[in-house]
Amino acid sequence: MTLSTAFMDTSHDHANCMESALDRASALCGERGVRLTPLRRRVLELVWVGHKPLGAYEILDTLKAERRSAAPPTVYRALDFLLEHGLVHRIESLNSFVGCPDPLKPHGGQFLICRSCGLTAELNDHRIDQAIRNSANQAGFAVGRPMIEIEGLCPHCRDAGEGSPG
Amino acid sequence: MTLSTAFMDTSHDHANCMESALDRASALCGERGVRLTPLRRRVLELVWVGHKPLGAYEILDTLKAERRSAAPPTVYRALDFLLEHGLVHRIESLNSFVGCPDPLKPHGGQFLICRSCGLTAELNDHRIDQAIRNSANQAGFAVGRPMIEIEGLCPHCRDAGEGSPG
DNA sequence: TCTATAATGTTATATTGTAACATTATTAGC
DNA sequence: GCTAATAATGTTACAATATAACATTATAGA
Repeated sequence: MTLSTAFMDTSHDHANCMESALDRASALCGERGVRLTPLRRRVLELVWVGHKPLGAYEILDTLKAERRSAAPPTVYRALDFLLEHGLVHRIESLNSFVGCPDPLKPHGGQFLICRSCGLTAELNDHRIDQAIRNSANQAGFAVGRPMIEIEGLCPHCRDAGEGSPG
Repeated sequence: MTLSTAFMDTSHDHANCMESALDRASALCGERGVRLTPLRRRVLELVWVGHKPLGAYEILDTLKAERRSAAPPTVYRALDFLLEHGLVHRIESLNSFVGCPDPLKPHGGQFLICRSCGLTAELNDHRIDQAIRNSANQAGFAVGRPMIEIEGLCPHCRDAGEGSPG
């Protein structure tokens, strides 16, 4: 299991994690001929400040301190761009946004979301995807974008006894 | 595959489907010693008018024509009660609510949502659940409530050629 | 440089959801 | 039936999330 797809331990080098995410984003935009403008880059950076999904208005609050012109459309347009290029995911159950560690191939999200600390990890487990496709096919349903958000407790909070899982 | 868990064909007797859902709700509330008041029953009924998730304010618009006192809290409180007892599910990706065909045992939702017609079917496939638990366990994550919302095309819209699935 | 397009600025508003407190209805004990 | 406690609903106001519409500025290509 790679660093980017599981819950990190205390040795996680987040500065490096974030920088490499920004580098990947920059490279991806270059290849696609689209512009990772300073504003878009900054929003992506803010999303990557933690592995916890961030709300649009939380991003906005930070941006406002840096650009007096920042307003809701500022943030939502940047997020739209980042979503369109797979650089961030939207966590529907939290109305929040989180950086995607693997933006190259489009994928619906599979997220483990800690209800205690908010830490979120992205899975990309083919077996889950396959189970979903099998079941959907049986119902005659053509699968587009599967969205999986699993609320629960991350290893740290589970061990700290932060309540029962269900 | 039972009537309640898959996409219905044209022979689907919806009047009966809805009535039996209300009967099950009534029985469940009786057993639990909680009150399915006229208001709550009416909201549940409205949710069951179709197999398409309904927004709180859509419900409110209908209610307003019947009770001049209807306001957002009227609807949200009724929905909270229905959610608490598993009688409806919330579709996070649509900010909408849909009736649960099987409220007796608590379960996270597995939904197939047609992006063309809005029709939604609930799955409860143990294999999907198992795949998720396996993957989450590997990450040391204690699964609480898995939420699965699969956007795509229902059999009818797929056959009518309502666009590519992904 | 000029022009077309893309990106951002700006104002206003739509949509979804809650807080807080008042009133009414129901239940349980007497 | 009366009364107190609780549950449910009414009511007003507002918070949180998201978008529409149009103006301005920046960038890229001819």
